[in-house]
Amino acid sequence: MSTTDTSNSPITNRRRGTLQLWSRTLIPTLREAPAEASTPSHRLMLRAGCIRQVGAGVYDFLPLGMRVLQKVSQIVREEMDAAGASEMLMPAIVPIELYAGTKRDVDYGDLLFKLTDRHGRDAALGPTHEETVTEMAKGSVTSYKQLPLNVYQIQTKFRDEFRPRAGLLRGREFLMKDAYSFHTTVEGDGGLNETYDRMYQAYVNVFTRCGLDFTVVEAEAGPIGGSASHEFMVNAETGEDTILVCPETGYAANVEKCEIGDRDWSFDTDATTDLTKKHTPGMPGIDLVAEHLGVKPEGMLKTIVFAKIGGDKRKYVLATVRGDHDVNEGKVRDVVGFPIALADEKEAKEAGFAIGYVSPRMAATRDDTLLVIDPDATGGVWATGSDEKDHHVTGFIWARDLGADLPTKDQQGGKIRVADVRNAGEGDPSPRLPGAKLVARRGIEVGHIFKLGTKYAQAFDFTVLNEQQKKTTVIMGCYGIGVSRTIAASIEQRHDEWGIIWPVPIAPYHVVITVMDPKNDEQSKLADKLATELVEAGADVLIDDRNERPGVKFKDADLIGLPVRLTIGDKALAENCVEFKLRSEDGKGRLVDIADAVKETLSKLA
RNA sequence: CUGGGUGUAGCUCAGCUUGGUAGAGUGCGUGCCUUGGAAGCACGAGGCCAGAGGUUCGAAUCCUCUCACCCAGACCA
Repeated sequence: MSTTDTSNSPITNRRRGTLQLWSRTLIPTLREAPAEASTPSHRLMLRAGCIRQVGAGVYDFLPLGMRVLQKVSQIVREEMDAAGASEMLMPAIVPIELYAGTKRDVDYGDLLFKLTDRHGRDAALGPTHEETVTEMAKGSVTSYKQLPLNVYQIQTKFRDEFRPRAGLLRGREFLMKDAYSFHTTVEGDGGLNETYDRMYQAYVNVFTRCGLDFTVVEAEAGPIGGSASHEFMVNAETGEDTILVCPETGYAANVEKCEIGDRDWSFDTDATTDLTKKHTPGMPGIDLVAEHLGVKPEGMLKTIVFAKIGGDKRKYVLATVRGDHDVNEGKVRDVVGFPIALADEKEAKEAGFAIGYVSPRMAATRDDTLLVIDPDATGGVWATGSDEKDHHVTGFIWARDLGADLPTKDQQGGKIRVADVRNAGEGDPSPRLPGAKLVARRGIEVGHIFKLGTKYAQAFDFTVLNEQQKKTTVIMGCYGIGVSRTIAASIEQRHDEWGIIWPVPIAPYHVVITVMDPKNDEQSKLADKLATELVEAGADVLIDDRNERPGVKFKDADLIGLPVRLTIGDKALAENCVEFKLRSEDGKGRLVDIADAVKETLSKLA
């Protein structure tokens, strides 16, 4: 027991740990995982009794899982507060009109959980709260003097996912921290950039404190331009996102965003093969066609038809990449300089494009069509579409078949251009250092920060008077962390065949004291004594007091993955010792003198 | 939404082809025996066989429809 009164002081920094008896809480471990779980984190969280599935993408958080949720939330809270943000709470139920204001009720589409109340009013369960927070701020912020402002909440979010999967990694209901900042300027004191940078650092702090190995990547740029968006990716082979990093310079980006370094290109070739039409019926996909033609996918050209969005006259953009590459819509858009979307198949066919069999030659014969060619799709001889249903051609040669319309390196900007318009991949040249190559890795997105600009403020006509007495539209940033997903990501990253291996900062308890024989007075008294001392020092302790066989207790301890296990049994007691084992280490542990057990434990938790 | 798969005990699954008393392992309860990596013996509780309709004397089993869940695909914290 503490001799001073500080533990009861409301302003003390000292944190008293939690003590729980296994027999008095609910940790329903499973020997076998329910059949529906295949992802490691999903299986292990179910088996360890952290969560339980209620419906598709919907879970109970049982006591153990709840404690992890709380730990991560608390770290997030501390770092947000330290970064100058203020916690608040918005409703989960949001009137649909709010989303209609930014047309996101349409943009989100079926992803939005909608409900109707007894009066017939439509509402949505909030998937995120840009609209709500903007409306809130508009009503309460009236002067530039109140800015900058940064508010956040930690709240359950709802998204009616097409396909919920992998347990907590993609649920329909999940815990998220979302923050929103408001500014009158982008640059300078109190500007968006300043807050963005602080949030960036806060995110680095959060994920570092959570004990995660992560990579920050550049993501799709926002309306303001520059590196206006970053994603925080937990490195894990099982991740569903691909990221690319340049090991030499530290550059990292997601597939959508990743630039590719300079690639040489030319339309010159000595080849003189004839253009030959081949019948290729009923073969969806490049691979099948390539096989039929006896060429490799990388010997083919793939041409995708995009249509300009807006404008009175229909305008088309063809993007040609090598058959084994993927067209990057954002890059195409940036090259042509106007918004585009994948052309509607029916409409494009009516306009004369043989979808599935389109060749770059279409651009030469049409005034309303631009062509953008990826550097890797220039050069020699190709197989490609024939602009006629069920037919492809071999022996396609740019210089001969498109001739004079082709650009040269000195003369770009016409209706046919050469530019990087494909997704980056492993081995591509780094955009930051000549000679360096990009490496592909897998990751799980747990955080995303974004410079929103004025999109929402404009939609809600949220303006303030600035120092010069001029009305200015408020500039916003938004910043999200998937709290429940972070937990799953941690497990994806750290587990073994026996169970979870929690990092100390987010472990539900720090220590499990395994009492070999709970009916033995000496053993249980010692467990209580050690636990009390540990709790006094701020550790969270779980005493396994169940009347189970040792094997069961050891297996369960490994499964739930607490960082330290202290085992109290006759063998060690005979030598005045307890057994000390870290979950992260193999083996059976080592004997530690009873008198040193607490100190030894605390030193490993620091 | 599209394609594939699965619904039988808390969990993992058999039984279905060829209709006829509902099965195993594990878990759970009680007792004994045990006590260092899910041990052993005995007894016991536990199922509207996803739901509805149909065929049949009779359906977990055959037919039809519905629902739920999982896996793979254009997205995202």
